[in-house]
Amino acid sequence: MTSAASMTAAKKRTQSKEKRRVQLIRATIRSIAKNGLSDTTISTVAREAGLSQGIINLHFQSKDRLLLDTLSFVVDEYKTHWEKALDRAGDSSAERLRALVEVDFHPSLCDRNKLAVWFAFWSETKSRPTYRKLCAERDRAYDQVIRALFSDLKREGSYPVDADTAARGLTAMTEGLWLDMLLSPKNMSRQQALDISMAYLRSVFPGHFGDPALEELAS
Amino acid sequence: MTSAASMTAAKKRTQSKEKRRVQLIRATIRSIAKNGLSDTTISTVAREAGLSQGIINLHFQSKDRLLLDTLSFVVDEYKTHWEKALDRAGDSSAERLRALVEVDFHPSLCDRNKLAVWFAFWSETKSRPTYRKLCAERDRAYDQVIRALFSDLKREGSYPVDADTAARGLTAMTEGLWLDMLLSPKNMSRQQALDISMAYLRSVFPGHFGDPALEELAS
DNA sequence: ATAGTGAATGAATGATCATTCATTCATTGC
DNA sequence: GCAATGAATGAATGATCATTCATTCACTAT
Repeated sequence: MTSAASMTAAKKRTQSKEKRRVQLIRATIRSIAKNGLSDTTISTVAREAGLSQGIINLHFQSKDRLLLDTLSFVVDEYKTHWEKALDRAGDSSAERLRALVEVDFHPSLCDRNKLAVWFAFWSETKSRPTYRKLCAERDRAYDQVIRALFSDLKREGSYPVDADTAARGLTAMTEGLWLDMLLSPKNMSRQQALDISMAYLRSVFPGHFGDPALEELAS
Repeated sequence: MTSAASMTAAKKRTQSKEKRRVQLIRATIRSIAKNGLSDTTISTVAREAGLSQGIINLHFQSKDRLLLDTLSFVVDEYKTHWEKALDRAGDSSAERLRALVEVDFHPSLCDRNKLAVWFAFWSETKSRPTYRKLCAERDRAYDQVIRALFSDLKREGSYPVDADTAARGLTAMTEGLWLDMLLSPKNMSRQQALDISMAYLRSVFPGHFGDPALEELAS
């Protein structure tokens, strides 16, 4: 049986270029999580993917590009998720902010392997400007949205806080919670991280994230 | 070998040995910041120190041990600083908490090279249990102190927050601010980071970190 | 001065790595 | 079926790395 219809993608030895690329990128993510960026080699990635060494330089021109494309993959995935979350969210600023926080701790983004990748690349941004560029893109758009929401909420509730300061506090806290989940997942679950973040929003905007009675007053 | 004179000589030599070790550790910190952990080699460290390659294995038995001792150095330094800060601080919980936050953003702890080292090792804790062990020590003692202070403040001011949740929020925010300072020092200065942290404490404990009138009520 | 001692060197060694490429193998078009 | 295409392999290559050690150097005691 050699007809295309009879074959499932999984059993094909040769894959479409794009699928192979994604497969290899996922293998890279696992290798970075398992071995660290320092000990991630062409060999460990190929082994993780169940393929030969040569395949890396066939689909990516170099190890360097594999790593860059892996970072891009994670960055794009993150961006896609929170943009979709914003689309799904309601109109109120409080709902939108809550949606963003929830997506930060969503299992598909916030699993331990990907956290390891984020921090692996972040830790080398100082020495690798290319990494920094890719990461900066992530932050710029996201921060703008968060700040706008904080600014809206401050106006709505006449809170005596500096919106930008509080907004930067939230993004910092999120990053720190990610770190805690990476370092000791037993002491910091996604749910706990979410609770801590929401408690922060409650303390900054009690009228919006506090008890229902107060929220009605603010809306 | 046992005379007083040769003991003095021996002491001097040991001192010089210790100084070499510290010199090499500092060179390692610079190399990790400049080249990243992946590209930090015996050669880059020796060059950074202005010495020969062989000196690393003379004073440390292996590259691995050099890295471990470098992490230990940074961990110990951090611990020493905040313990001293606590000693110098006043008796009130608010003062003590402020002292801890200030030391987190003190120039000597919070310079960019050391931040690069922290995140370099943190990013590999998943694959290297030894790193994790060293880092965990740092967190355990520190978190306990922070939690106790949050618990005290909650009681003093009868705040409607969960002390542990708020405390973990602060440590997470601190770590996130460190990351922001590493990634884009132009967008996050030590002073800004400190301001953001204090704004957080103000929103959680307005009676203790807010305007003077409220603070008097709480004390 | 000089012998003795340990620190420091850097060339040599073997291990590991990224990359290449001739070959094998699977799939498609005819 | 069969030739053509290109995906996949893995041994070979050269570069880089950690580690070793015979040698040199600096210093101290006598």
